[in-house]
Amino acid sequence: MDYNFKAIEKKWQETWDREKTFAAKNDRSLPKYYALVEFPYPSGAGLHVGHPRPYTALDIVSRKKRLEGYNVLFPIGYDAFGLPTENYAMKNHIHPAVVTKQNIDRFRKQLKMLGLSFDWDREINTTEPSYYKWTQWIFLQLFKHGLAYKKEMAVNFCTSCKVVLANEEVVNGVCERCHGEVVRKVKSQWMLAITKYADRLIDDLDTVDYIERVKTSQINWIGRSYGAEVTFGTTQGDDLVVFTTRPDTLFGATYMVMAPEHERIEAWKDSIENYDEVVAYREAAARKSDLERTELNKDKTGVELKGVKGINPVNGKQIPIYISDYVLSTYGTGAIMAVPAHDDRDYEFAKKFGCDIIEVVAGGDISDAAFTDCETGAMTNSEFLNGLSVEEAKKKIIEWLTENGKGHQKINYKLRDWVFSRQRYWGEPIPIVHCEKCGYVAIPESELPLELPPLADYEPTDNGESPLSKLTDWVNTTCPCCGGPAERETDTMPQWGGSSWYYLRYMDPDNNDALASKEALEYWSPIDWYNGGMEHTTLHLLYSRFWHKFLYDIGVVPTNEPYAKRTSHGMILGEDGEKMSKSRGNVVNPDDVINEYGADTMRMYEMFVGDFEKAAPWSSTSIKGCKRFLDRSFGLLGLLCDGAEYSPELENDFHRTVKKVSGDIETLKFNTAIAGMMALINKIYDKKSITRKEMSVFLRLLNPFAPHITEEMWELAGFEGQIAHSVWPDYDESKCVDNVVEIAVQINGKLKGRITVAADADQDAAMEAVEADDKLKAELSGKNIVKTIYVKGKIVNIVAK
RNA sequence: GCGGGCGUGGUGGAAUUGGCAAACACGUUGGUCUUAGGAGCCAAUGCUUCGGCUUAUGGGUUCGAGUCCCUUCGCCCGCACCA
Repeated sequence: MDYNFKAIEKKWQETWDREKTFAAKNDRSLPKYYALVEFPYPSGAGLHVGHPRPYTALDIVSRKKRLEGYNVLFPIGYDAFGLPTENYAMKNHIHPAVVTKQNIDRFRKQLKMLGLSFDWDREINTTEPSYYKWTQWIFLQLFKHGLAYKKEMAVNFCTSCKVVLANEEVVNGVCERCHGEVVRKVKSQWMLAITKYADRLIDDLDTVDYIERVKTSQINWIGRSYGAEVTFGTTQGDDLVVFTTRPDTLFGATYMVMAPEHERIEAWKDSIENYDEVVAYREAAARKSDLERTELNKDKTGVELKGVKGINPVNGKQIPIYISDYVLSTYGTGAIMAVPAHDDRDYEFAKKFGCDIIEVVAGGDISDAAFTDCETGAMTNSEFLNGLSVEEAKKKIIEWLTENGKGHQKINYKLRDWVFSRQRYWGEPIPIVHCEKCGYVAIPESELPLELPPLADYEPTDNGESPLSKLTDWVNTTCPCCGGPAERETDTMPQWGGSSWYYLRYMDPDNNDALASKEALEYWSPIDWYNGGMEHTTLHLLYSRFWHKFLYDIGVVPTNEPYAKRTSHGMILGEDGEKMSKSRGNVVNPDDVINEYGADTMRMYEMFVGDFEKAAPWSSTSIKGCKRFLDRSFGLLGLLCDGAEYSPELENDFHRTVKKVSGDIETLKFNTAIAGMMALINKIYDKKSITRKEMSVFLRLLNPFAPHITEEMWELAGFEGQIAHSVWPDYDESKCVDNVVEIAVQINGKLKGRITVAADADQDAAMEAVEADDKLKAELSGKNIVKTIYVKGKIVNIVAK
């Protein structure tokens, strides 16, 4: 009988669907396990071979947990708002809602073909009004708590998508999505105050089990730095506050620099002798795109503000003030004190503009380069700080600044507040109206969801306004506060809105009175294992942690953190080792693979291809090895013989393999788990028979990886019920080790032979075995044994002269 | 520049965390069965002058190093004038 994967897979997929085999139970007395994968964006291209890798991995975890007796929630849904759908809809003159439905139908069909054990009753779609009602509700809570606010500011604007981007969406100065040019534009935008959570987003990482690289990326992205704000005087009589992480070098501050956009320049207008030059520089800086401004190794440019000087608070010295675009208006106070002797950028600028360079930390050679080391070196040229270490000097100068009202300790972050509005159609409408009298007013929660109105022409406008602004009937409304005339907000939310809380909705997807019931939230929280792409580390993952913490603060969710454990998978590359892309022509279509080899082989291969956390190239030949393994597995039916126990020859191998597969699944080592099963099946074929007990264990081990074939074989072998309802096999630790082992014998660190001894043999017994070996005896003859190292079950190393 | 990761056969990759390097697979070669083989089965497969030598490179620590420490070279990812 042949392994007819097509018939088998169809049969069991239909059975699972019909019987709702993998629906999470509502029985809250059972121990729960919540496994989560990032829900896909249902693009028009359909599923990619990259999708099944993380999905299969957590499917394996979920299936194993079910066999271990857990009530498992393993849900899926679609993150369907967003630009690609809208762009496709415009190009093909179909409404984005229609496109979304088509794409989701295709994705669902493809996902089901993979045999993933999702709970299909809990499927969600972020574009459904019943879903985005709660996205809007959360926004209103943020608004009511002062964490959503509207602000006129310079934002990143993609000239090609005609839309505002978050900092996280600008990569190397261009649009993350379309690689279009990004320019700065001053616009009034909705902002979310994620910076208020900066400390907690860093500190609470200690309470969760995330892989290290995720933690470090988030910490670096938030970019907390400790320093001081220092108040400089000016010859204008006003103050200019700067932020520095090196207040210890205050005596070495020989000039100051302000960002070109700094508003103080206006105030000093009449005193600046070269005002025209200053304005010209500022305008030139504003015209530069982000890409130009961040270009590598760029020459420092700048203009001195003639006629105005800064006054160093510590010694009263007057120092020049420059404007330069190497100082960012958005970080710190938008102005710095420059210490060229101890900062590379200031050094470069000072050399070019001929500023003074005063060494205040001894230990370097400042005629050659800035000395930036904080560990070694003692303070010099710094009056009361002289002789102190950098650390001590920081402490002392901050004390001095505080006592004299000239500054204080300060913590700064690279993280900015989250630009939350988009001028596009296909997103959640922001549920706010603007009233001349009352300002920005939340619409009543009873009016949620605020549905996206139908619109014939949803192309983005050239003036940067949302397409919704064209719907004057919709825009003009009454103020919920005073009843007077008011206008609706026409911007929509970014794609990151709906995905910032979707994992909560799975817990109770049909609830109409809350985003999920208290009971469901209590039972299922937190997510036990969340796997997703590294590319979301500083986007979705950070955003959703922020929303979750806010929901925790207002008493909606029961945990401070959403995800107890976070792992990340590597990409599947093309056969050429490059990222798969249409233009490279190296794309592998999962439908073709399933058609040729079946879903079980595809699943096995994607797990076997390499280290789960690393990128791995697709190989159209290697996959055959996995197909062969499943063919051989199916062939075991022909070797089946009676026997309710393990056969003596294979007993230890079975115990070891159960232990290995069980452990490897928990530690993401799916590739070695499969290697272990392959090694086991090779031994079974050597023996040419398999007992019923052995078959039952083998099938259950393989089931999470290859669910269809194992279900079919379970039935054909006549085991009771479905394998999906069986129990995970256990093992006996004492049977994982053989009684007799072969160990290596080294002489002076070099491998010289092997001996066979009892696993628990002591050193004397091992040496006896060495003596009994002719070859080893010859090696040792005439030599004096100086020392013997014996590690039980591993090695004997004899040091002999 | 800063941060993180990596470098093992012809290929993808293993190695109980300092204890027999190359598990498992792909590929290749030979054999077998076949009208046929892009199927199955069996065998071989790091290099070797058969003494040995091998984990990018050179050094170190150790009885013992792919694993730990330092040098050099190379690759990938993230951030990027954050004061």
